[in-house]
Amino acid sequence: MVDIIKNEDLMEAIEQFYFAYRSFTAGPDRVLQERSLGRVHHRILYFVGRNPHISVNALLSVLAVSKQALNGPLRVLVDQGLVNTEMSTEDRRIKQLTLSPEGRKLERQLTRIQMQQLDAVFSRAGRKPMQCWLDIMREIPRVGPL
Amino acid sequence: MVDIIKNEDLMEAIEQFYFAYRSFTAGPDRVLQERSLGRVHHRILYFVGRNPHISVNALLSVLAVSKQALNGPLRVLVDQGLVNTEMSTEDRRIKQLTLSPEGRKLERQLTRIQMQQLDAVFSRAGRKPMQCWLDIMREIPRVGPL
DNA sequence: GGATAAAGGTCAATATAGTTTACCTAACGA
DNA sequence: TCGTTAGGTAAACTATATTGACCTTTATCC
Repeated sequence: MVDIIKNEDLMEAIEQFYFAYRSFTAGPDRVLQERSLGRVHHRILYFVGRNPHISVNALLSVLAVSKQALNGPLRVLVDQGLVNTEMSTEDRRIKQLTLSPEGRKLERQLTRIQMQQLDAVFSRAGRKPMQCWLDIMREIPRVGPL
Repeated sequence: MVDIIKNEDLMEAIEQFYFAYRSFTAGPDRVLQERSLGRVHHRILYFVGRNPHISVNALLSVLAVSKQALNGPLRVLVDQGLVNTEMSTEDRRIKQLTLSPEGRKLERQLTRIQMQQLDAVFSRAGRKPMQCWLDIMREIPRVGPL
């Protein structure tokens, strides 16, 4: 059985992964900078948007940051009225996070940039290559750390 | 003409891109931490390894950081004997960077972690999906910023 | 009921990583 | 010689993240 994957392919993959991710985050970063927000704010908006009523602890786990690193940015978003909090009815220790309409608006603005970028590439490549890409991306954390 | 790419696909792509990249960088980060080095050192080692005799300015461009942000980490690597410098013979202002044997060793150690991770996924997926993945990654910076 | 644990919040100290601004030398080239 | 380029440094600043310690409120377990 021969190796179907060449070292040169793997080297190029490493490089393109770096360049692609850098480009992928650059768009939202620019919008965020105008509001003096950073990537953590973006991630909060994204994951709260995708998981309404998520608890602070759950958010902590998915973002893999310390409580203190989350708390500052989260408070900013709550203070600016982009994220709403409500007590859980079953367990009143738990704070449930949701996006406000304005928070949803910003989240969509940021997400749209990345969606457009990916859509431009996926549309040209076709549906099947997109599926391959997505399958591979899903597997990467499963064979590595985190 | 219908949209072949669904919004839900794009949303998942955004998310998997984030998780995959985080996992992808976590392995080398751990090794680097033991030596008190960071990602900039890694990028320097990687690009100098791939482009021997690269100039400081060229490295600056490819990494897209300020001269000051590069200078510290680069000096550390030179002081530790991981990167060698030599004057260009045609233009003695230009400093050419290459990896020392020990620098090459560390670069290979770091790169191997990421190569193994990608190889595990690519081998299972097959050569054609890998090509799709790589083609898409190559295109992402071409339709976006940077 | 009382101990313990869990969810969340906050402060302080620290580390790192990056920025901009500014100024320096050495070498090239017209 | 003069302007430009390659490279090096320093200061002040910003941000992002860490760990450790300590606090309240609420739930749960015995």
